[in-house]
Amino acid sequence: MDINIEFMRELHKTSHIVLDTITKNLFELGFTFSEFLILLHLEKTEKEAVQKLGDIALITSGTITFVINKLIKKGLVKKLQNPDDKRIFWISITDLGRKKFEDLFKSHMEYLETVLSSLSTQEKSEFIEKIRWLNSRLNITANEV
Amino acid sequence: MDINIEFMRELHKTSHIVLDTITKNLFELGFTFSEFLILLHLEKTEKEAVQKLGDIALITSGTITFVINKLIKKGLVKKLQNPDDKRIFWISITDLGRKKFEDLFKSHMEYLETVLSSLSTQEKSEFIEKIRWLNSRLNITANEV
DNA sequence: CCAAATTATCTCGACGTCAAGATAATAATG
DNA sequence: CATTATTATCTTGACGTCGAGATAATTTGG
Repeated sequence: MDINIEFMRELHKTSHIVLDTITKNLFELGFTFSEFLILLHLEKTEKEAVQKLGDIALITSGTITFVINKLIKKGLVKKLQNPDDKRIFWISITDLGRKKFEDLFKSHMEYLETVLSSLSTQEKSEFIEKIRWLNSRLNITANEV
Repeated sequence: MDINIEFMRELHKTSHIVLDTITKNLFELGFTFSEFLILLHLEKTEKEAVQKLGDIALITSGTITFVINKLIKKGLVKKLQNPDDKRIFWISITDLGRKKFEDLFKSHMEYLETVLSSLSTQEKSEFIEKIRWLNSRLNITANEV
């Protein structure tokens, strides 16, 4: 088979399986992967602009608005308009959000630990390296996070 | 940052970017990635059961029915009931489907060649190896293709 | 043989996401 | 300044997929 096809098939297959597995666990905990990534960032930042959160979760402007509004409805984050540039809205995590994320994070980490338990820290690092190497070598342009 | 989180973030990011890029090209050519994988398989097989095609494209039973019906509507594949086990339906590519896929395949291959041009065959093979290694080491069960 | 379990496909409602366009605010240019 | 371009967010309609349940066909075990 053509090596390019094979390359894409393997990447697709593995990332599909892995992401599916993560997503399912987060779903059982009541969150989407996007929400997890957003809360993960907000938990260690005072505030962040809506668009930046979209870049972090790799979702488009329309979707990040939708996701943020969902999190606001759940009372996990709040929105504040930047007075110096009224186009920008700052998002920050609420006390409730911080509390919920603490539980979510703990459970999900335990789960990831199980899924990845057969890899050593060394092996994980090497794979991260390899994936970053691939990313930098591809002829693809994407937003840097 | 936690290495497991980092591991997932990198895999998510790169596979997201890569799959997004492939998907966009196929979309411009009028196909989804699932359709591409299904036609790719049917093009070199006389016939295949619906469920098996779902496994190949990594989509669930409800979705494969939907996708196959779309391809039938487009006249690219046809469905035939297995007389020995009437639960099973065999799908095979039509002459039109073969012709259309030929063009699709050619265009998409040229595109992939561009995207992956900065990697040598050797490097691609090594990455495929690495991804297969990961797949085999993860504590995840999934349908084998 | 019949009842129960399994298997293959299909239906339906829902979800997460995207793309394109709308709106509002700001920055840049003549 | 006034106009134009850019940027940030939001709205809308659509798409691809999933999960749960329905149906039909087959297999299995008493």
